[in-house]
Amino acid sequence: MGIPERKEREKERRRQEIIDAAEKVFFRQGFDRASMDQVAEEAELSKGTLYLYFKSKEDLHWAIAERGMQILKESIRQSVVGTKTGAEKLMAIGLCFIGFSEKYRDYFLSLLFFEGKNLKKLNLSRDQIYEAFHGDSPIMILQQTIEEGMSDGSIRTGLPAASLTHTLWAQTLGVLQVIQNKKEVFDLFGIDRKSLILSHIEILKNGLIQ
Amino acid sequence: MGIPERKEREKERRRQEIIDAAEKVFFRQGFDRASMDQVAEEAELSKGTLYLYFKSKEDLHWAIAERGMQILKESIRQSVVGTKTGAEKLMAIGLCFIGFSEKYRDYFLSLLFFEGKNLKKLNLSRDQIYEAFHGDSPIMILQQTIEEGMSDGSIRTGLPAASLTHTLWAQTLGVLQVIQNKKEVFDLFGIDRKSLILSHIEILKNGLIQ
DNA sequence: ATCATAAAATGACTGCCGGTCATTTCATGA
DNA sequence: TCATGAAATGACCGGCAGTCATTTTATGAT
Repeated sequence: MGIPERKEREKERRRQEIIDAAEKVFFRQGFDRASMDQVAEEAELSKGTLYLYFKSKEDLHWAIAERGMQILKESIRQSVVGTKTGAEKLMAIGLCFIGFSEKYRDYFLSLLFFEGKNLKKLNLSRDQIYEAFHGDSPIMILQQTIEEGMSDGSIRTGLPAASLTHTLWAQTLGVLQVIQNKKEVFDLFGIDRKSLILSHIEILKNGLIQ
Repeated sequence: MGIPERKEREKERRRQEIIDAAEKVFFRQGFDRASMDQVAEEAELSKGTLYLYFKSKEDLHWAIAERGMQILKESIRQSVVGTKTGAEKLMAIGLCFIGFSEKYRDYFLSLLFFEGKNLKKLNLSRDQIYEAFHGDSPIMILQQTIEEGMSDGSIRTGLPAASLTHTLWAQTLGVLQVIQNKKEVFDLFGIDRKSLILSHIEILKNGLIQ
């Protein structure tokens, strides 16, 4: 009885097609300017159909951000091969994250979008929250790395690993966010964006690593 | 001939009254949910009048954020009295900023709102950009402090003061943003929000200050 | 007082958009 | 060929940012 399975696959495929279309429209126009009618046209579906697969425009945007998360996670996984200490791993992850923000700028902006939203106002499903903050999410990989570094002595102890993890993540996100959003200011001030990243790394190095 | 002057004052007062009304509505409902009709009703004016004083809803929101900036600036100014070294000043400013984010939560959220927006898409006037990033803005006070600390030897040199300033600002903002937006996650993980700030300070201390 | 003029204020109106739902189309198995 | 439920449709709704022709008000001149 393969028909239910085929239906299931087709449903999932349609879902992905809608996300594909939404990506094109959202990435081209920005989330605010883009309309669901445009997404529907790009997907060659009626608007009503979109709402059979996603409960809101924001929910559809979240699906895009989840793709970004997947890419980031995979990149991080690959970035740590060949590193030895936790500190080395940490540096690799950081550089990987920075690279991601440049190479996959659009996905990164989607992540930033949700980072700037109050979680409570987002009313996500349990699954969605779990997916984003537990298990094998980038932030959890980071925490494991920090714990590893504390064990092998390459990372300063004395602070709870969990707190340190979220702080580190937040700091880095803050720097990357500013770089994305305030380009014009830096051009005006004659500040090289690379030097912001350099400063960031320098601060972390001497602050985190013994 | 005092009439033009009086008119000017009344115009400015009306402007402030509109901002007052907008604050009430925006702070109560959040910027997205609040409508210009509600602001008009709160101000006891017609909606059309609002648009004689502000060119868009966002522009009105910006005016609120500017009030926040003023408060922050004044707080910072007061926080550094009695400090000696640049490093001490820096710590005072940081704690002041954190205090501001708690005491004036609504204003702080307005600042965050614009921090999360792309500057290019904001089409602000030259005056508005100048006001926010030049002169005696918080960020410039920070930069002067860092330069002072580099001179008196209390802050590590080797990085351009301007880059360091913006990096520091961005990191701190990132941490405060996450604390505001992801409360539920931290409750879930059993992470105290204070400990994030502690981690942040600890990282900066050992990374910035000799 | 009266009137002309310009500034200030009004609110009905427009266009757009997220989201809904009664109706239609389609695939499947009997 | 037909009955059934799933999938898709698109006309429609309510709400909102922003506009503009019209009205109201303040002022200075006559």
